[in-house]
Amino acid sequence: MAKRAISGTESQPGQPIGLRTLGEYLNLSPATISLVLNNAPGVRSIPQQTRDRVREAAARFDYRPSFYARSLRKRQSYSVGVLMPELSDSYATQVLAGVEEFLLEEGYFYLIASHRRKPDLIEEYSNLLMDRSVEGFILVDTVLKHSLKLPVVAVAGHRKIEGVTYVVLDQRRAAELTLRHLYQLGHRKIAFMRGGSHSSDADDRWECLMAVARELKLEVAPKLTVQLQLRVSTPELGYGPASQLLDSGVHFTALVCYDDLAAIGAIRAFMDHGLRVPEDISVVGFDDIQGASYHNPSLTTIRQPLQQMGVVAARILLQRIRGQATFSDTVSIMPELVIRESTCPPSPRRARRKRS
Amino acid sequence: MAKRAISGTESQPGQPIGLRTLGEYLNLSPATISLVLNNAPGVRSIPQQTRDRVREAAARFDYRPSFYARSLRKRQSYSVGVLMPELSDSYATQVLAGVEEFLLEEGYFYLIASHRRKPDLIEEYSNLLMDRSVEGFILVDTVLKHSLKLPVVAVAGHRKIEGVTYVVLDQRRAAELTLRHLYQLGHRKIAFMRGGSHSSDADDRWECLMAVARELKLEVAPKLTVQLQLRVSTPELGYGPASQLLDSGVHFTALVCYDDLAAIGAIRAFMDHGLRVPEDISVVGFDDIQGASYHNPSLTTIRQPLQQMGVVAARILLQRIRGQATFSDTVSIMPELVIRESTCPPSPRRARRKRS
DNA sequence: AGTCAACGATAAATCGATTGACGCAAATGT
DNA sequence: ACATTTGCGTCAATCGATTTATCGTTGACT
Repeated sequence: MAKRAISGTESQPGQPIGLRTLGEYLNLSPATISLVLNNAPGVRSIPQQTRDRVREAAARFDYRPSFYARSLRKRQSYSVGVLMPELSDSYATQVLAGVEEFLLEEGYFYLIASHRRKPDLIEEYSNLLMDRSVEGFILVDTVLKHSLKLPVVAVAGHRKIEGVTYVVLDQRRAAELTLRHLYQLGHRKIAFMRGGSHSSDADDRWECLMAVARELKLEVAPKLTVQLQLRVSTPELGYGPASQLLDSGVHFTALVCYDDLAAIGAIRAFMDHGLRVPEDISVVGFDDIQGASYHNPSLTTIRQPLQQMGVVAARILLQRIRGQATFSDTVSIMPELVIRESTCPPSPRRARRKRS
Repeated sequence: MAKRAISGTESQPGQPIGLRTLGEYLNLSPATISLVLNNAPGVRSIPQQTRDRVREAAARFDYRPSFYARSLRKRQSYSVGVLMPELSDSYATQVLAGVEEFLLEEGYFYLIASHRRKPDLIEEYSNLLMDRSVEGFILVDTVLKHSLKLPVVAVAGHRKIEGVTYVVLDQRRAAELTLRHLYQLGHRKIAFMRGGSHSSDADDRWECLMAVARELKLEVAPKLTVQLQLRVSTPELGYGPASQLLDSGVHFTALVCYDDLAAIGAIRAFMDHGLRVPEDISVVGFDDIQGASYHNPSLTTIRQPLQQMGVVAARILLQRIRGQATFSDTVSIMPELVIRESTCPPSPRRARRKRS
């Protein structure tokens, strides 16, 4: 005859039920219930019948353990922090989609803070997140000033800080895909756009392009290389530099852009100068952002499997959190060449006009 | 003579310090320290000098309260849940940027789950988030099956569920801006694109357009209205419907699109059919997505102040969490007309060709 | 008869911070 | 000299789940 300890109604619609209340109802101690519901070692000594009773009651009363009580005791939060420059940056959100996919499967959540690339905000937010007991960090295109006391996995950031695992695109392979594509189309006079120094991939990508150019025996004219100056996230980024190339007066048939945004801006500049893309100038982007496929002309570009990179980053982070060894501090992801409308073989005739 | 209770070194680099340890060091009880650091009401009885000592020590040892212990005790998590369809949906992320801006200022964080519009995932994730003790929800373009036991603020969702506050765009005003703009340019034969039934704004927006059309005495030919069918987030969305309009053979000089994505697709369709935008057909979008300004031609569109809507949503949510009254269950936000290249006065000559 | 293991649990400490109810000493009042 | 107030803080319970050590019975075995 179990004495009914629950006050009144059967299934209270009101407050969430606790382990204690449940225990009183079942005439069992909270400990027992905890053991059963967690399938803890030690549950061995509890007969199947009791286990069933416990589970059934838990289900009936819709028992849900208090996340905070549990976290406090187990010293785990099942959360990770994510630092990214902008929430509306589609590069970052695609990575994030992968991160989320993996984390949710593993019972983890993530807290995001976007820092608009301000170092002091990065600092402040990483502290705030640590105060919230995140177990690790995922950085998306975010540069840290110093190492944190937690596992950190970075996607697209400088390779620098001790204790950070980097998930990066294989830039060497990307350069090969880009230049071989143009080379095979017949391009020999190729202009280049170099990323701004604030962008973390800029130098690496540049060096790889140069290395591959050398292998292909492509001449890289200094006048045909421009550097991005602006720190914006609009095609404006590429407009000026592309105009500058035109102004230099040196002939070229193709342009390798730092990214799709810059490519879109560059195409705009070419068109404004009366040139056609790809007939007069082929343009290759980088990233394969969402707009790339429906831009006019649609962009030939290097796709980063961003979502997959997010998954990989999250997987590695959890491995590190769980104390499993990480074999290297850098993981390379293979890029993919997406051929669309913005590239074609160079037209035979020499460009004449410099201005329309 | 304070007896040094801290084991050994001064400022341990290792484990985070707790209230107890700090108390032993200061020869004060944890209670006192808690009072001081929180500026709790009982702190009156503690002299300024002690307070200073406490604060100084807390700073020196970099004391950081355990978030979980505190949350457990205070039954507050300082977190809200955010449900959205896709992380890479730029509409949602712009709203989110506003949400973040406001929440961080108030010391709150948010947990995101994206549900890809699957009702069972919405259900599952809202439970997961409640298990994590979020204090309320922000829904972005997310339709709930039933009400939750927590405060909920929705941005762009059906107006339906009891206890949910809705932050919505003033569709009536949007319709006026759209049609008056076209009307003033001289358009009289206007085609319309109606949103799919899965999109929450579709019906409302449609009715407002029709109402305003009536007021302006614009005729809306049934053959000049098409319905979106696809459930995709690419311009593909608008390509088919736009082609369908062309196929109908009925002449029109302007198209009001359901959103920018559809507008981009429609423009593509028109161009593929040999028509020029805006010379042959003016196109108006909706949303002012990032791509709208650098599309070619750039889009005339209705801008939703998304970030501001996020801020408003977050503000209202916190008000409700704090038990302050909400005066109405719907808050309207004013849209803005952004005039760019995709609209111009209709050309005087009649369109001839139906195909190129 | 005595020892041991198996069984079926439970008690109590613990994770850290918070908070309402007290406690003790010195100073002041009468 | 005794009572009361003021100043300064502390005690101990609490939030809810987890986990280690332990306990009383039975029955089996030697």
